[in-house]
Amino acid sequence: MAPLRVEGPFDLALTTARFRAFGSDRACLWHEDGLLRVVGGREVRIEAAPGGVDVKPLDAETEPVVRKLLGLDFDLGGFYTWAAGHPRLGSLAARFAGFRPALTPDPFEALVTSITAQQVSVRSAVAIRNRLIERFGERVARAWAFPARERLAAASPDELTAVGFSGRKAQYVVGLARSDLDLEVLAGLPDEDVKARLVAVRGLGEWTADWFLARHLARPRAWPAGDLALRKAVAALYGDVDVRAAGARFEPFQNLSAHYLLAQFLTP
DNA sequence: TACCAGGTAAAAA
DNA sequence: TTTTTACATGGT
Repeated sequence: MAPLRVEGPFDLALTTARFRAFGSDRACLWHEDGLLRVVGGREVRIEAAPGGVDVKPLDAETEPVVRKLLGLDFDLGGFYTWAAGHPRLGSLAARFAGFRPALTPDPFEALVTSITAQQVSVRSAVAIRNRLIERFGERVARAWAFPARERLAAASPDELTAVGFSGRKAQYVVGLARSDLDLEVLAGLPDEDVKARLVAVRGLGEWTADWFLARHLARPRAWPAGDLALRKAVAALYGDVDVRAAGARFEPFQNLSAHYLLAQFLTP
């Protein structure tokens, strides 16, 4: 296997914990101490190695996807230096050293995943999403490719309710797939413009838009203030404060701060 | 068995 | 304009 160097501390198991902490994620499958992911129709295996990770196959197509998937482009060193001056967050940073936000490399997958997670528990969302993947995705070796936008655009809402979607969420997903929203252009827009474009689509609210900024576009200042788990984490550390306003406390590392606040839910 | 869970849109007030 | 309600599954 070819090595991919990772700068600074890095803990692969902790970084990928969210792909198994609430049920086994079919599209990011943890198997025999490594992560399996379909990239461009090929199965890619990622496992820990001294100084970074081993990736097979590693080439011009897979490397940028793996970098996104493992959150390798976050400024973790800068975050740790900053966090050292903030007692409560600093202790979280030390406790979860080497943790990076695992990103969703594909924008359509990121949005559909958020729709499945709206309102219901994460475990419910994972169970329903896995059935969606097995019904509409494609299997490559042991891994599964998340369903393509064109495939879900061709589906009927009834086919989605059959795998556990509510009637309304089935409409959201099919409607999004069939919409004229250009998902690739969003990466070139500032945060507020991205949110405005997403929220204009039926089924995508502010919570979904914030997580898209955080976990797909890796925007440093993304802060999903409406997230119930993040609200609980903030309350546990800082008391009964306004969560939206509390985001200013973490400037300019809101995204990393949110992920470290939520990291405590990843370990038993 | 109820009730809650990492929301959203639409109806009602 | 602000507040309430329906939504549907999985876990406890």
